[in-house]
Amino acid sequence: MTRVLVVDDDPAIVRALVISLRARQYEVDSAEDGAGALRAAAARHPDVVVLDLGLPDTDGVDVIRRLREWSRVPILVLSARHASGEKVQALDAGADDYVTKPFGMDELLARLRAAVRRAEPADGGDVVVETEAFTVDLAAKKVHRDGRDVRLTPTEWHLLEALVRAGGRLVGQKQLLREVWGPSYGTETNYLRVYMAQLRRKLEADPSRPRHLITEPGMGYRFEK
Amino acid sequence: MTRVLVVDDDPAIVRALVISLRARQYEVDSAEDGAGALRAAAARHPDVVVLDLGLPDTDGVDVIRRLREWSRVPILVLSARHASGEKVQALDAGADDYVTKPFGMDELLARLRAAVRRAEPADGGDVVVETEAFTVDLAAKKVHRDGRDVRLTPTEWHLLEALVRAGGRLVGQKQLLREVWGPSYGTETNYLRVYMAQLRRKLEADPSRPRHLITEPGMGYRFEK
DNA sequence: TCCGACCTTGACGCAACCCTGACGCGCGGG
DNA sequence: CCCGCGCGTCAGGGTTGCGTCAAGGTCGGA
Repeated sequence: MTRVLVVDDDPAIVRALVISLRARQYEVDSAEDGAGALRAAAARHPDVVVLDLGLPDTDGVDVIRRLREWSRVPILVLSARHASGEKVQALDAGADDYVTKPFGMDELLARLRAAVRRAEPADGGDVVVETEAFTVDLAAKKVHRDGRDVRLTPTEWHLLEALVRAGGRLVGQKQLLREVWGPSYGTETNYLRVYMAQLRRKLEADPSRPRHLITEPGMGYRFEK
Repeated sequence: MTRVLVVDDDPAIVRALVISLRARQYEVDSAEDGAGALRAAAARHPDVVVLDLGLPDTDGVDVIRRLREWSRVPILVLSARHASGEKVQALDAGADDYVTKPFGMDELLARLRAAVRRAEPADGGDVVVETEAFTVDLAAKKVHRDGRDVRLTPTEWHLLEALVRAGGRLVGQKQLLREVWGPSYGTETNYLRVYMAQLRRKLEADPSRPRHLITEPGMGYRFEK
């Protein structure tokens, strides 16, 4: 199910959006200021964010920038300002779309579908990645090994997904931690050690000699076919 | 360079767009009807398409569908219709964004940047530098030699990266030290000697006769292809 | 209420890495 | 001829980072 985060300080708008979205089988969280938005994004990992620019505590563009430091989630901006300067700022900060109030609900939903659709097969490439030892299906969120499904916990899956999506590139530990646990966990490197060990135990033929989930000491981790 | 395909039957709009885009270093093709658009898209493989919905020969939404049969190129729709039904149709057919005429050029360019940015692979293109002896992939943080990966320690990598990024130019020792070890290490030149030796041992065919990691006595070091 | 799955946290041993000092060599100048 | 300087080489020791294990805590479902 697609998870949406709605951020707006006007309760009426939040309510309207929440109702419309839930009716269409979206899972919806909401926040009413910038701090809450960042917290919710980190905790819930939404598939798309609908963000009002006029928040009480933070400049909306700042929220976009902070989000973009660790996440590529699509951001759909909602704003009362029609001025093109505002739009340009928001889009260049990392927003994906910009809708001015008052907006038609039909149009908003269509733009939301477009944003989600784009993001799904995230790398324009394979949704299924195979190694000699196991197979990862990013779309179905499944891992196969020796013809059977491997059960992964949510955290294990997030970690594996972040590594596989990087496509062989090295991923720094700080970046991994932020992607999986959220922006405030940039230093808890022992989480990584524990969960990498777990993944290797479940996926590698010889967990003590990993061939696909590689450690680069002092730098980060890498997924290798 | 980013390639844009502009599709509109109004020559004035095409001209205005082409001029604005060329001035910003985009490579621009254009078409004036649906058939031409599909032909141009197939022949030139643009990175983004700007598509007017009101074409003489085809329904614009149909063009979107036909394009989507084989391409995931971002499509930015331009239209005089404000009706939300039109927008929904176009977006659901596979368009990425919808701008109504008259539009501000600033805004259009910002939306175009957003569309292109999204389509880029996760971490910017791989920057690979090759020599006869070894290969450095700056994005993946990987070094290849004789068909195998070379393991570098974090300090070794930083040093190599600083040299390679300089692109053949000489890098002073003080600058190198500051880049790799931090601003307060401007004088510990023996670090450089030790780690340069390590790098040469791992990368050069004949470490005592370096051909790519060159010392310029009294001045600094240089990376040479 | 109890149970199980999952996440967090701390401790420990080991390997690898970074720093450091010492030495040798070639070169140019005193 | 000797000396000083800059660079390359080597080896040892302190420190860091990683893998591993196990125990406590939280949450949801039976």
